[in-house]
Amino acid sequence: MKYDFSSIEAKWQDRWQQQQTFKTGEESDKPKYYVLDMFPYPSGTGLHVGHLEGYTASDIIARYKRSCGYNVLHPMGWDAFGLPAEQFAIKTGTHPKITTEENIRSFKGTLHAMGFSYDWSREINTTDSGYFKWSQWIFLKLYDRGLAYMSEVDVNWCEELKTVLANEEVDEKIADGYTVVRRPLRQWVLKITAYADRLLADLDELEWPENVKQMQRNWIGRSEGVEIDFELRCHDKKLRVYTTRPDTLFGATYLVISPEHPLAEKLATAQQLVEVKNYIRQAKLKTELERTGLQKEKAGVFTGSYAINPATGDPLPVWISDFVLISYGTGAIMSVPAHDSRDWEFAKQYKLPIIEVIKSPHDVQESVFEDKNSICVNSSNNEISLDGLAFAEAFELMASWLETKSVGTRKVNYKLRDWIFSRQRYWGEPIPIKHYDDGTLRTETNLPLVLPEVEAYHPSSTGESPLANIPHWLYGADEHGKFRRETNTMPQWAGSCWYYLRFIDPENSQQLINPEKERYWMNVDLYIGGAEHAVLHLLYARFWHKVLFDLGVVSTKEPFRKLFNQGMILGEDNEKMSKSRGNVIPADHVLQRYGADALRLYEMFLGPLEQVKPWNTNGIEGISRFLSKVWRLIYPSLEGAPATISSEPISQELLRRMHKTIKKVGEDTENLKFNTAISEMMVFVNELHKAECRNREALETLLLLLSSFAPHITEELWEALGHSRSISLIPFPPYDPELVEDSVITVAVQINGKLRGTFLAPAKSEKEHLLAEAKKVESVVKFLEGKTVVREIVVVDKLVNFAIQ
RNA sequence: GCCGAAGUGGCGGAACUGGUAGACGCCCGGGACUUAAAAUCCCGUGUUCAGCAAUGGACGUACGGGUUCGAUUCCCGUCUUCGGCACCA
Repeated sequence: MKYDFSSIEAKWQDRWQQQQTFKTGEESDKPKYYVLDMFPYPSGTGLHVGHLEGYTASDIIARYKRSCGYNVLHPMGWDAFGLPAEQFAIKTGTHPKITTEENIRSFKGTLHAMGFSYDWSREINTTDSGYFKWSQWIFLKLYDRGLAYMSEVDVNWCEELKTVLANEEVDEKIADGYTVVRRPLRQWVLKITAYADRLLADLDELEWPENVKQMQRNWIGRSEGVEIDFELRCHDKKLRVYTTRPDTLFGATYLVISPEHPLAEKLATAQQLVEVKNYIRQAKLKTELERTGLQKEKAGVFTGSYAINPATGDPLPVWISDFVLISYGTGAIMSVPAHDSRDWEFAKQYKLPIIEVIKSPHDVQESVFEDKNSICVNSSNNEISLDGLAFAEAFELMASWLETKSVGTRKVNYKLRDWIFSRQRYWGEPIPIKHYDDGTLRTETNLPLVLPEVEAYHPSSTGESPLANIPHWLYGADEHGKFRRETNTMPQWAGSCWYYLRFIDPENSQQLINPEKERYWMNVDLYIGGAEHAVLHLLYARFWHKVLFDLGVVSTKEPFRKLFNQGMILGEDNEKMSKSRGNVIPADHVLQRYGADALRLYEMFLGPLEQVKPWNTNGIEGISRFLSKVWRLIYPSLEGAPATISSEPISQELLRRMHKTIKKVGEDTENLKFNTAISEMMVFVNELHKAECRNREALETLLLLLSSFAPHITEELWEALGHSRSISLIPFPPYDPELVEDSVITVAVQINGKLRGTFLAPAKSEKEHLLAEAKKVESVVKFLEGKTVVREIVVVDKLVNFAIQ
């Protein structure tokens, strides 16, 4: 019989659905395993082979863990609020809901055709009111705890588009000819900074890729330093700066403040005032990018004022420059040009003094010396001396001295900023807040607050979302008076911040999640997705999770115990797949031509899961051949019934190979090394063919090993072998530890580390025996003739090495 | 600039804890079956030198050193590629 993948795959997909093979049992005494994909935004372009890589991996793990006796939760859903559907609506008037539904249907069709073993009864959609009711509920909890607040925030405002843009969008829009200005707008902000320390500390216990943890650490950007108050010479105010290098205070030769600093203009002397005002005005016009991007040279302006260095008593000129950010620290810095490259550059530019206070191997007038691993010099006054101290001691001593003099305080700072949470958009979760005429805010008690139908999806002219154009939705009154609803919606991140919880209890209308179910299923044991979410999504989700933990809604500190980033699959041209390059490989094309089993196997065979690798359509032919080979083991001829399967014992050699394969496939699957697991199965299949093996145990073992990878063909062949129970329900086979070891070993013989011959020896032979045998090997003898053996190294079951002369 | 990951045949990649480099697959070449083709099967396939040949030698894991009986693996230095951050004081 011929291997007809399309009818076989359809047959089993239908059967799994009918028999609910992969429905997750609610009550179970089995250990649980929760394997989760980063759920997709259902776009209109459909899924390509790259999207399916992570899903295939997680499905193999889900199936494998089931076969190892776990109660597995493996769900899927849709992160369906978002811009593309709304942009499409603006253009065509089609309601985003319609577009979204169509796209979901297409995505789901492809995922179904891949034979993924999701429990579809738990499917969730972030745009369902039954779901976003709880997104809104979480928002209100944040609000109640003071973690959501309104604030004037500088945003990227595009006048032509009447909307706020994300930082990432700014470049693109400017290139398109739009103007983007920085403008303060009242925005909802979430106080993620209140959790900075916990978000940082708890990273340590996570089984995540080191680079992702590092990226989050950098993003949070914790630093320990000191805030120092500098007295001003002709001014009664003090100027507070933040520094992480109090040990270099003796080397501070000037101060710099940000143009937005409240004292910037006040410090300008009459003589400098015009210049200062000009500078501040120009800085305002610059975009964030112009200011923080790669700058050729540092520019600034002198205020004319001086501050006093508390360590030396020297007057320090106060400058203004836009390389100092108002949003970090105090918006003012002390400059130590000898030991900071930015300060050095600035000092050279404006001929400011450079004083060495950390012992440097070269002249600091010539170039900067930033190394912390040196000792302090030129750092003493009547009360304190740092000279000879290393960084840590000098830091401590100076910080303490400043504290006792009441001119400084130790301070921890973070790069992490609070999270701007509102969007001027229609297609998102409405923020359930009412603004009353008297200026008070009250929460919406009747959740979910759903989106009204609108005529047009354009943002309103005031910089508000289209919701501001719907009077009947917008205005209302209750016992507290007349109110206007919040018109901002939540960003797309909101829905994905907690969806992994809802899969555990998707239908619950009373609670976000049932606590008992939560305790059973959390954490997520394995979370697979792209590295592009290394910071934002994963940080936001961790933040919400910690808030939910504090609320007692969840029992774990962290949501995702183990994280795995699959590498991107590039197009055949080695470039990132994109419509514009025309190198996209649509999943449906490959499915049609080769089938789901071949596609699944090939996705995993391409290379290590975490690695970026190019797609190569030729390569999938090899996988197709492999599957036909497997098929022909059971159906050797094109016509008729399966081959006669015997229970005759198979050769020792094949039996050992079988047990080795079981071991390797099991271990590699545990470690997500699917490429080598597959190659091991190929080796096994090649040997079964060579031996024309028809042994039942061998063939059934092969099918069981392969079934997590290629579920359809293995179900079909399993049935052909006379089984009525789905192979998905059969346990993973055990291996015999004795049979995975070879009984006869090929021992290598080396002369000075170079291979000169081999011989066969029983496993675990005596060293003397191996040595004697090695000396008899013909190809070795001639190398040893007339030479003195200085040393003989014998590694049992491996090699013999003669060091000669 | 800083942080992180990685450099192995024509290509994707494999190699346990320092122990026979190139598993498995693709491509390519040769052969079998066939009227022919497809499919399938078998053989070969790192580079280079010697030989009619069987075969044998040298070189070879980005580059340069080092440790070791022995290094893709460990150490030092250099280069390149990819990802992230980008004046955070």
